[in-house]
Amino acid sequence: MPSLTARDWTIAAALRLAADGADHVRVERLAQTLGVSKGSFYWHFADRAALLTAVLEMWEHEGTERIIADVDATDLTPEQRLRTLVTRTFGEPQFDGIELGIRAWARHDASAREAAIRVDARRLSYVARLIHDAGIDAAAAGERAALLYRTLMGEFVLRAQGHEPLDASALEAVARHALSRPSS
Amino acid sequence: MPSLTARDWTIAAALRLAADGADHVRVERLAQTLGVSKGSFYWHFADRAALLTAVLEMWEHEGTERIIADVDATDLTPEQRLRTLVTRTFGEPQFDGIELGIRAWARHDASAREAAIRVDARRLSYVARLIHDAGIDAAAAGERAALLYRTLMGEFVLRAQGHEPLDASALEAVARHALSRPSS
DNA sequence: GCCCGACCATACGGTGCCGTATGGCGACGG
DNA sequence: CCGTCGCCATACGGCACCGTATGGTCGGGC
Repeated sequence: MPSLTARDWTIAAALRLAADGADHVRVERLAQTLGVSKGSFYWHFADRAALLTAVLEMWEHEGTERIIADVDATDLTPEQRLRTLVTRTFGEPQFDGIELGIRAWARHDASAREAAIRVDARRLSYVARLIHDAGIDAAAAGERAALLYRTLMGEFVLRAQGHEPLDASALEAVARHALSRPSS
Repeated sequence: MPSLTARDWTIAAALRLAADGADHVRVERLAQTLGVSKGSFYWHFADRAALLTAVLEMWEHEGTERIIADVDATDLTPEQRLRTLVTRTFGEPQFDGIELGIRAWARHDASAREAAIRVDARRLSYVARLIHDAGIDAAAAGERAALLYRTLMGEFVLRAQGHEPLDASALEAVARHALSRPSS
């Protein structure tokens, strides 16, 4: 029976947040699912807020950077990188829950909101840069990135509701539109 | 001092749901903001679940149908109707909260999820029909509607987080893409 | 063999909320 | 003038959770 670490608690809390929202992350219930008592929790964390802060930091520092690093590590063209990014982000439904949970939480928590805004800025600037590197001027690239990112967020929302994921044809349309030259 | 009605309670609950989520819709707090006591609430409603059900029904039967009826009442072309719909739905930030609150709630409540799915189907089929009436074949119209709707949902998410709304240029791009002929 | 510190169990007080029980009170028909 | 009915206040029991206080266990250094 190995001892629990703060990270174990953080992961369990993140799963709970992803499934039911931040309000449903309860110390006593987590302890129950982890097979220990509250005494364990309050040894690893000062209070419940510290746990949620740890979840927030884990989310902010992993995931996004992982995917960006993966895509950057390849030697693809900007166009191919964007397509890889689209298929990966739209295609991995494992992150829907945590994204939506954090954003719902961010609506009435300042620190969560600030973290979400930082993450959004990081992702948006990365995508805009990919599009710009593919030959689109900066203003149009920013607009395309904004629309693409909103479509991704909407896909998260609908998929979490039980809708079918967007199919390959739709993803191709998304990528093509992001990379097309301004038409007006 | 006029007496409260069940609708007064429902509206107050909807505002609270829009601001902080379904979990934060509490009987005693609503009573406090309405200036009455719990006794009033339990005269109008059987319990807290009945109040949330009333909020759900209000959301499902108003709003969506209002906007559709408004757009249908005009004698515009399908293209113009779609543009009107886009500017109205993207341009009225008053509905962000209730949409996101219900969808967050729907993640762990079956009745909310079912209502959201019904609303989504209604909206998606309406938009797809508009696009189809504008001369796009049915398959492409369905795909465009799905993408447009996801973009709207993403806009709700980001706007609720404090991002700037999409500007007129971006909305024009959204509408133009929804109405453009398939390019492949 | 002891001791100390990491890790956890148990027990407790306090709080915010739900739902119920019961009583008050004003309007209004008879 | 009186009953009744719509609308609400007050008071209570119960639950789920938070955070704390305190004690227990177990392995590793000396």
